[in-house]
Amino acid sequence: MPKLTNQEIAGIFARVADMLEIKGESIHRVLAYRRASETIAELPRDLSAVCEENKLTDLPHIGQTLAEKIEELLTTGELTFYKRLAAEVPPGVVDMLAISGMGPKRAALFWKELGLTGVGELEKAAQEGRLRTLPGMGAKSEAKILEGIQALARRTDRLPLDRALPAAMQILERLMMLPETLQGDVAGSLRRRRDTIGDIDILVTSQMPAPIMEAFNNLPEVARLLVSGDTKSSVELHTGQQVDLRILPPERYGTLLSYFTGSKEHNVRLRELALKKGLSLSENAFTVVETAEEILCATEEAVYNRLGLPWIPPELRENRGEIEAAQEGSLPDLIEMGDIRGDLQMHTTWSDGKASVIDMAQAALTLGREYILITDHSYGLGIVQGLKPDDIARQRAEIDGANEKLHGQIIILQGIEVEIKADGSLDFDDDILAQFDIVLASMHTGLQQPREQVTARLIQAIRHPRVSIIGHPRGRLIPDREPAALDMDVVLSEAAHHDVAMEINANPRRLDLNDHYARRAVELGVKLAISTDAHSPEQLSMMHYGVSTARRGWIEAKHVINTWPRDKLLTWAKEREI
DNA sequence: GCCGTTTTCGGCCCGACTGTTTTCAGTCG
Repeated sequence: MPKLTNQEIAGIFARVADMLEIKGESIHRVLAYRRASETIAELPRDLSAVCEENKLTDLPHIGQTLAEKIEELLTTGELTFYKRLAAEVPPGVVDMLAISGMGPKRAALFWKELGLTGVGELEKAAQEGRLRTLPGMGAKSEAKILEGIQALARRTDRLPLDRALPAAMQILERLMMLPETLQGDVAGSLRRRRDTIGDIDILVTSQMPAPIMEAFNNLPEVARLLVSGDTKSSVELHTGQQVDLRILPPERYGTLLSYFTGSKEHNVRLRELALKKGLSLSENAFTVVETAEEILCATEEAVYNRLGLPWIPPELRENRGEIEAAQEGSLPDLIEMGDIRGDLQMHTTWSDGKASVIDMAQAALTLGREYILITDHSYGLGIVQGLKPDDIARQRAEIDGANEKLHGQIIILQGIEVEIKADGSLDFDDDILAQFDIVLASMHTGLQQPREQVTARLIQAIRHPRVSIIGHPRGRLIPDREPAALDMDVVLSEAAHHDVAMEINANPRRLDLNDHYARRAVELGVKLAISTDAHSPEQLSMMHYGVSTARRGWIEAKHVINTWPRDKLLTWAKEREI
């Protein structure tokens, strides 16, 4: 029997939390399960490995009770406690929680008073006007729930960064043009640069919020108004995306920005710190608990300083140790765009790229790169026209010519994205690979292989003496394709041992490694490369997505090989060949 | 159910908005 994955166990705990909440259990017990679920979902290692080491209770929000439940799940694949709850609370009632406007209280009410046990039955009851007969319910609430059910049917999943960011910036820019607007930012998970975005949060300061609210609610992108008050408005765009706007006067901007940048877990920690200093923290201000006197913060620095902390970069605000690091003065010196000297994966017309070598080089030059590595596909990847062995010398000649034309303003290196075949062997022989300056190896097919097989396959590539970098190691695509079932701790340990760099692919549909595994990689001593994998000159500017992902993984410039000068990079690639 | 510079018990974040209320409960972020 295959062991349950972290995601499956996290899902079970999240569902337990929902069921307990519907039952009316203590909210703190509910939150305990929910927090444990988040811990497990975010864990960059296999829970079974942690379990074998007997270290489950070392994990945040996992105590003795939950550790035993995890052990039961890992050994038997089932959880008695879960089965007992599921027999009590019908699964369809839990599903009702996904409906906007529905919470545990209402789900329990409809279930117990009307006997409704699923979203379908709920919809029918709402259409028949039966919900409004219940205490605390009315025609409007009923209509809202009906609307929520319809919204659920057309719900859009979380947006990839490259769709959310331009959409948010366009709205922000319109609001910034209004004379009443003083400052503005995109906040929320977008400011933290998570790999996918749920709702878009936009913050603005003004002394006259009403005209800004009005303009926002009437933007052409807006399909319907969800909520509108004095300081807050929520709308749904035609794309189905929800956008929230908050407006406060500028003297309160620090607390507002900090609050709505989140994450929720980071905010909880900040509030706890505030309470220890006798302060209550909200989006509006600090409030002295004893006197009710307000302390306003116009900047985020002021908020953090009031708590005795240095400012914490938004990408770190996930409650993954950043508060403790800030207290100790040991926050990482995060990598920045300015640290990036080169780009180590891109494609040209020699394979499936849209532009020539020199066009890519010139575009990279305008972005300030000092060197680039051209990494066309090897021909074995059937779906694209790849580089054949007898193309290599001709491509080298073209690269030499382009280097000459560019007079050393930027240096073009010849690399290859060699295919890791299903059996773990490479598409090119050693003597062919020896012709390239740096070899990048990637998997594009057979990503659904069983865990043991795909892990062994990637390890075989890592052990290959000519391979310096592994491209997009897990092979995920946002939002369509799940990553390969790799045992990443084994893979990363092997990469550390053989000094092979792992890529953070900066394409916003990949971001692979992601933040968790990038951090784990560096913990294990693995070097990283951040590359755009550009297939056109425009895509070379996607580098910032990769840098943001690295920052979320606590990565510093010293961990990333394309922050090095070219000579150091080439020496490393040469020396690590056996 | 977790957690601890309030440490083995007693806490556990806070405010806006909406609808159904006449002072508040539920949901959301």
